Formats: sequence, structure tokens, C-alpha cells
Amino acid sequence: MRRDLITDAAIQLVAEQGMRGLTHRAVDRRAGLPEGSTSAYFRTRKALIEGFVERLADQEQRDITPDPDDVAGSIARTIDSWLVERNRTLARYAAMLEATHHPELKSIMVHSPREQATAIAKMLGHEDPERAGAHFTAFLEGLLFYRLVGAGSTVGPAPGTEESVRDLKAAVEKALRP
Amino acid sequence: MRRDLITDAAIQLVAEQGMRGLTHRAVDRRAGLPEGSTSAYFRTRKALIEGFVERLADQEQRDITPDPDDVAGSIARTIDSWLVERNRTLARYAAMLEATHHPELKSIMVHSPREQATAIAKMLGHEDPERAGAHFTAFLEGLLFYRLVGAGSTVGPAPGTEESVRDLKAAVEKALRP
DNA sequence: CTTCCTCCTCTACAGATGTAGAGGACTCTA
DNA sequence: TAGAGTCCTCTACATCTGTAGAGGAGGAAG
Repeated sequence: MRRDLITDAAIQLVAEQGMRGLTHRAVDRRAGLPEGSTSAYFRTRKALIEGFVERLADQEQRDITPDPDDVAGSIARTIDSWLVERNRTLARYAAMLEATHHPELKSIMVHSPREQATAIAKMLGHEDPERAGAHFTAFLEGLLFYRLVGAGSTVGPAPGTEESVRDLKAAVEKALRP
Repeated sequence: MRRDLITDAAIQLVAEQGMRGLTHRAVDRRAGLPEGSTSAYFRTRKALIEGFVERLADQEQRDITPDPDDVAGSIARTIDSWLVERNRTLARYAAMLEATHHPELKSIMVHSPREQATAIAKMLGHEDPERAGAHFTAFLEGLLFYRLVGAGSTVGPAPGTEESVRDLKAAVEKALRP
């Protein structure tokens, strides 16, 4: 599908060069398509951005389904997989920042994690699940950001390794404690 | 000082329009200076970016000095102040993302928080202060991100209020617990 | 075969952008 | 007052970017 080819190329570009690298022609080149292709599918730049953010959201949807028997472990594995798929996650951050001055994007990027986190907090018997869930979400977000672009990116264990998952799991477990 | 005027305008621009909005001429206009001024002080775009990131780092330096008698409280207040200075913090995130494909920036943005966090963890008697400090840093980073651009930006208490600081303090306290 | 329609490629163009340098205004020194 | 040096403004230009539309290739329908 041409459309997906284009949005995938856009995601790679954004990850590698930032939003500034996202131009119609750059996407054409990156996707190996003739000039004008991207412009034909997404006439305006805004449409192009929305296109690739939608694609990101689609792909992310599938990942979030924690195993109730091993909450911490499954979450740790999910986070680790996001570290491994570095480019997609970087593109997601770029999109979140973009959504700051481009609010339509917010509705595309569903923030379902929050309700899930509240549910988990409830399950584990927190007194104030709403707040505990929020803090938990914040912590996960931070863990990911810290390891992907923050100080932890140069210090922590390499993503995709057993050690990385173990480290993450320990952190998640601590955050889950009432 | 012309130079600071320019870098400050750059920071505002980046916060409001993202890295893409950062052009020599846009900075000129934003700073109310005649066209060409920014280009004279920072001939290349790379220099301009490094300039504003340096400015950010300078300004941030001053903020980070936790009160040993009220670690959680002082950290909470610092984070809240970063939420209040929304634009500066947004620009910082944009810069961190930029540093991903522009490594020279990393050396400009000192990641001193990590050592500080380790010190705090040691002070509070954690067994593995190195790791505890890392997790703590991650949590703070996440708290900030979550409240600034994540789901918490639409849900949490308004930055700058007593309630905001209280909420943050509770979260920080929990994260500090061994 | 002809007609129509969709999908794609190519070309066009106004405006923005990065970067460079000429030259003026101003300041300091002697 | 003259000269030198610094700081700033203006102009120039090649290149890139967003967006539009003309027109061709090829398949479907008659």
C-alpha cells in the first residue's frame, strides 16, 4: 500500500532528522518513490503529519495489553520493546511535542494508558487509584524517556537484553507498590 | 545584550512552533530586531541552535539546588516552577530530542541531575544508590513530561498552585521511599 | 475499440530559508 | 581631528519547500 509506505518513511525521517526533516520531497526520496508522490497523497504538510501520527497510533494500539499474572514483567517487556524500536518511539515523542502547538493531533493520539493505569492501581489496592494511576503513568513515561533520550540512554543496559528487562521490571515493581 | 535577546527569542519560538519555526528571520522578527541580526550573531543554523541550548542550560543551572531539610518539598517546587515556565521547559524537550541527531548538544546540556539523584539516594539510605538514583531521575523526568505535554497536562492541577505543589510533593515522597 | 475514470508522475511557481559579504554607523585611541 | 576597529544593517542569491494542476498510463465498462 503506497499510503503506508509513505507514512512509514515519514516516521523514519522524523526519528532521524526531527520534524524539520519532514518534507514532501524528503519522504519521496526516503520511500524510493518518484517526486510528487507524497504530495499527491498528502497535499498539505498538515495532512502529512496527521497521516504519520495516525500510523503511529495504529501501531501502538496493539502493544498495550498487560498480562494480569505478571503485570510488572509484561509492562517491562513492553517498555523494552519500545526502546528497541527506537525510531518509532522517537517519532512518537516528536509528535507529542508537535501536538502542543497543533491540538488536532491530540485526538489522534489516544491516551488510553491513563485509564489502564488507574485500573491497575485499583487492582493492586491503592487507596487513591486515580492519583496512583497518574503517578504510575508518569513514572512509566519517565522511565521510557530517560532511557531513550535522557541520561539513561548512555548509562543504562542495552535495550533488548535480559538485563534491560530485569532492570525495568525492578523499577516497575517498585512503582506499583502501594 | 543583543546575544541574549536573540537566544531568548529563539527559545520562545521553539516552544511555540517547534524546531521548524526556528529560522534566522523568524528570530529577528520575534526579537524585534532588523533582518540579518540573528544571522550576524549566529551565521549558521547549527550555531543558532547551540546558542539557545547554551542559554537554556545556563538558566537551568540555577534552579537545581534542593534543600536538605525538605528534599521532597523543594524538588516539588522546582518541578512546579518548570511547569509554570512552560515555554522554557518545552524548548528544553525540543532540544533533548534534537540532541538525538545532533550529539554536540548533549555536551552542552549537562546531565548533572543524575549525580545529584545518586547523592540523594545515598543520603536516604538506599541499598543500590546508583540504580535508585537513576529510577528517581526517571520518575522526576516522567512527572514533568506527563504534566507538561502528556495526559496529565489536561487532567492534573494547574501549575503554580498550592495544590499542584502538594500533588507533586506526594509523588516525589513516594519515589524517594527506599 | 472507445470512453471514462482512477492513479500516478512531472513540471511550475511563489515564497521562505541558509549563508555570505559589502558597506555604513559608531566608538575608541592617539 | 584622523584612523582603526567593532558592531550592525542591508542586500543578494542559490536552494529548498509547500502547494497546485496538467496530463499520461492503464484498467474497467460499454
